[in-house]
Amino acid sequence: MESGQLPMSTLPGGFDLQSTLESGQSYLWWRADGGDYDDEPPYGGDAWYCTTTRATGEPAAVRVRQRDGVIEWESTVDAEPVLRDRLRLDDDLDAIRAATPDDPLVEASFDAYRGMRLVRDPPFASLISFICSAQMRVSRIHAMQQSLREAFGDPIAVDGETYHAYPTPERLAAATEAELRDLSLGYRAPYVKRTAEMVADGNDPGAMEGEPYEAARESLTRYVGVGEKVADCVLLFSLGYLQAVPLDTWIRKTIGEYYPDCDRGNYADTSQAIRERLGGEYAGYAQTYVFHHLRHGGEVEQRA
DNA sequence: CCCCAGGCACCTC
DNA sequence: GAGGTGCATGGG
Repeated sequence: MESGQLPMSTLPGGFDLQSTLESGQSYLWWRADGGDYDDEPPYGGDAWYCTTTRATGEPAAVRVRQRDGVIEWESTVDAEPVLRDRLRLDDDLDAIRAATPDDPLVEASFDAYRGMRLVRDPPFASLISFICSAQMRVSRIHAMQQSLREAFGDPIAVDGETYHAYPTPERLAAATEAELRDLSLGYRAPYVKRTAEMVADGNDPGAMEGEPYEAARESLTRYVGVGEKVADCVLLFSLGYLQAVPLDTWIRKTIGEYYPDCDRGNYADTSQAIRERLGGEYAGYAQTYVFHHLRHGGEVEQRA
């Protein structure tokens, strides 16, 4: 077991582990206390876990927590590069905020969750988890991913505890639709199975990274259960397209209330309009702050 | 009983 | 391309 730590002062713009992991970006981490992500912050407990894959292909778990100005971790692997990658610790939040237009709602949201970062989830797990997210509450999306891991993920034994890796494409492709429905996936069950089959057959969802944004979004919608919104989530929270602005019910409501001129009647044009309003390159960062802020009842003092 | 949740597939026109 | 419908499940 290796442990390590990193002072937050080395991270440009700071870091807030809890808001990063509880802002509805990633459903692949879980709390050591088993607590529900819809509990009101602050989480006074201890640590979060994620899993990663060794060079040998064997899965491993990483335990992380933040306290007294440091991020600290324990794992059977060298976790620092994993955490830098998965939690985007190298993003310069000050520069990102500086590149984001002044706007009362965006400013209030950045202020409320200083240090929140985007995540970089592994592509297949991101894809499946956001297929599961359709018409579903944040806490239940988490619960579904937990169920999928426990039912189909390779076990990871650590200190007498057993955790489970996220299932492989092959394993989910081999699951029956009935088995998936038994995990309360509902009508998403066949989507998960068919998409897993596509990935297992060689269609790597990470392969379009580097393509132009709109082409990449189009490519992702080939997967079953993936429309424009889920595609934008995978682009933003896994493939590093920081300009992507997923139009979910919250953001649509926000557009109606704060940016009505950005409503262009269809997804692609509205998405482009709000993307430009939020500054383009890092629009997805601003969107994620606003989403998290409004979902926790935040408002803005003064309307533009 | 109702409505809603980080929507999508499928069907018309 | 735009517009309607059905869809599983659980919580308020």
